[in-house]
Amino acid sequence: MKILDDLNPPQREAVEYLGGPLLVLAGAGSGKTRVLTYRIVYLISAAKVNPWNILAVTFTNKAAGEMKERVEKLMGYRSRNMWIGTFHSRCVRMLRKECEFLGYPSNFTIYDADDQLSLMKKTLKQMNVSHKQYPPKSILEKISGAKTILLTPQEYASHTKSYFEEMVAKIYKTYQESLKSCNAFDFDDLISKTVELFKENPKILKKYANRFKHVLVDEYQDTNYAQYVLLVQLASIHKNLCVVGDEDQSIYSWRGAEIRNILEFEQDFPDAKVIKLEQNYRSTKRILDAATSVVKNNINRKGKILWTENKRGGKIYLFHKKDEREEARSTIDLIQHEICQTGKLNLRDFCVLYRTNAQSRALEEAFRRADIPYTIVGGIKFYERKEIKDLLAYLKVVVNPADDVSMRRIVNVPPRGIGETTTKNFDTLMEDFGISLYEAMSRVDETSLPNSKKDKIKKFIKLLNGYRKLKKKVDAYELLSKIENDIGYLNILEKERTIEAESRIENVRELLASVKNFTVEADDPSVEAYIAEVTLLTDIDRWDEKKDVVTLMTAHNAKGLEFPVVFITGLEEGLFPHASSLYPPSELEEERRLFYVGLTRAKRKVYLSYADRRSRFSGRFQFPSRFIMEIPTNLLKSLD
DNA sequence: GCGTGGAACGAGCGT
DNA sequence: CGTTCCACGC
Repeated sequence: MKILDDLNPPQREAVEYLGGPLLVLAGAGSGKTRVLTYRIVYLISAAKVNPWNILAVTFTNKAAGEMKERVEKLMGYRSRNMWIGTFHSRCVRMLRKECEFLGYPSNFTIYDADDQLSLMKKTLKQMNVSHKQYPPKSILEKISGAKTILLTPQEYASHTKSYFEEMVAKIYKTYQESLKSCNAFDFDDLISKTVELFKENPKILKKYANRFKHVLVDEYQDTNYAQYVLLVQLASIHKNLCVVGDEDQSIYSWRGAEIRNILEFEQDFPDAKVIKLEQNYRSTKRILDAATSVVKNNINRKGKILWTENKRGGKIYLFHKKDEREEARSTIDLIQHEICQTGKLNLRDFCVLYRTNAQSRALEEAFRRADIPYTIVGGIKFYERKEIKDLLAYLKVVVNPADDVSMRRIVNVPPRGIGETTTKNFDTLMEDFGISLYEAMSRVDETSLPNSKKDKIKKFIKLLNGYRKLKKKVDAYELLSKIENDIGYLNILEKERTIEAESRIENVRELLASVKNFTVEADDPSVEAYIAEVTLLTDIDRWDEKKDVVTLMTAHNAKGLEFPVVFITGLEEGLFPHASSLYPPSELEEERRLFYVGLTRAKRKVYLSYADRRSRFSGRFQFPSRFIMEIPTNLLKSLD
């Protein structure tokens, strides 16, 4: 095969290996995406594996889309039927098809963090639990942790170690019942319920495990226990599990990722083959040396020796300023200077990284003042914005009338005289008959509300019923634009005439444009398909690297990306490494890996910066990050 | 039912 | 320092 000539010996071995479980330890910039893509191409064209029998799991939808594109470019339509996606999106697909075995109808809704919070607050109220004593967020964190290690409410209840946890166990049970009655899954359920489905229905598992002759996993170091079990299940028949990862880039332990999955792959799969990819094709020698020196300080790692044939490159620049505003200004000055000096670089070649989203504020202001186009990935995410959630909630209710969380959201948006007091009138009806708010409101005549209120509710229900009928005839775009038009969402915003409303209008327009785009491009343009996809989209998935703007994002979001020039800002003790991760050592090591991820995003140049004072610390003086000292001084050049 | 202002609280990374 | 929540007044 000709494409194999593009690969170095270990890459080639990873592509061609067909002897069962395979662990590819792929250092930063060592061409792991290339290996995964070529392996898929190799499986299909040389090993004659039907694309239908291949499952590839990536970390983001964006990575999945890119991989699909690259495979298609290399071999055209023959790759059409393979399965590429994130854990969550593949699980949704399987759940849609099989959820009757879990007692769920297939029009279920997926609740994001915001929806979960609403449901949890409602659940606590229902249980008469004080949300002061049991903060909804911490409860949800505990529940998420339980789901990540596959503990059911019953199992969790038998593991409790404190009175607080006993309460959590009770809330967990009720919360699951609430989800069920809304016909909804939360993010963690998507994985854990799929595992449960397979555990309880061996026949269904057999169907999928038989189908997936080859399972490929990207970013294996960031999988959690539930995902690990899922992989074991899916690969249980053919045992062709190929995982690619880098323990030095494991940065998600705080949400349940287990570095052990990669460190102990060989124990889990005793006949596993291990291949190391150690040649870096991305960065200059100096950047690579700096990154290596930093990560060497970690004890808990397998250890790879990354090397590169790339040129030596310039030194790593370091500067410090008196506060975050001057840091931001200098960052911009340096970007402008780089562009003028080289004459070859564009805005899109620059990326500014930081540890916390809050840091984007000072940068954003400075970029706006300097009139330099930029984009922020993350922070208040697009699909979490009120105006977006409001409109999508209409679609969700139309698809799944049992979705009380979305129903409550839209019931008085825009204001139609159905406030909280009116909605409360349906509580008994809902409880007595075990029905949803939608259904209760359809039976408004059974309440003692005044006729004026009854009419308002009847009108609203009639509107929704109309959409449910219409849904069968039109695509997602037609339905959403009709809804927007009917409720006059944009009109109302336009009347506000504020800067804030202006940006909301822009967001709504972008939403409508993206739905339009979806209906044109997707195989299935239905409302159901759209809602399922959109709930799992993240900010990084929407990020367009071709747009000529500077990218601002957290170091976490930068994983898997690369830029010619990278700025890592806010390198202060307590910020990066973050104050809450200074202890235990395992957490500090994760901070160090995060810094390592940041450094290794850069192809040509790295700028590091810190501020003496930052308003976040109420203006207290901060020491420079220890990570700066871990870079050998001969690789650093101070700009101060 | 809805909007406004002041108090209280919290300040990490995100599928 | 900035956001969220709640009480109060319209």
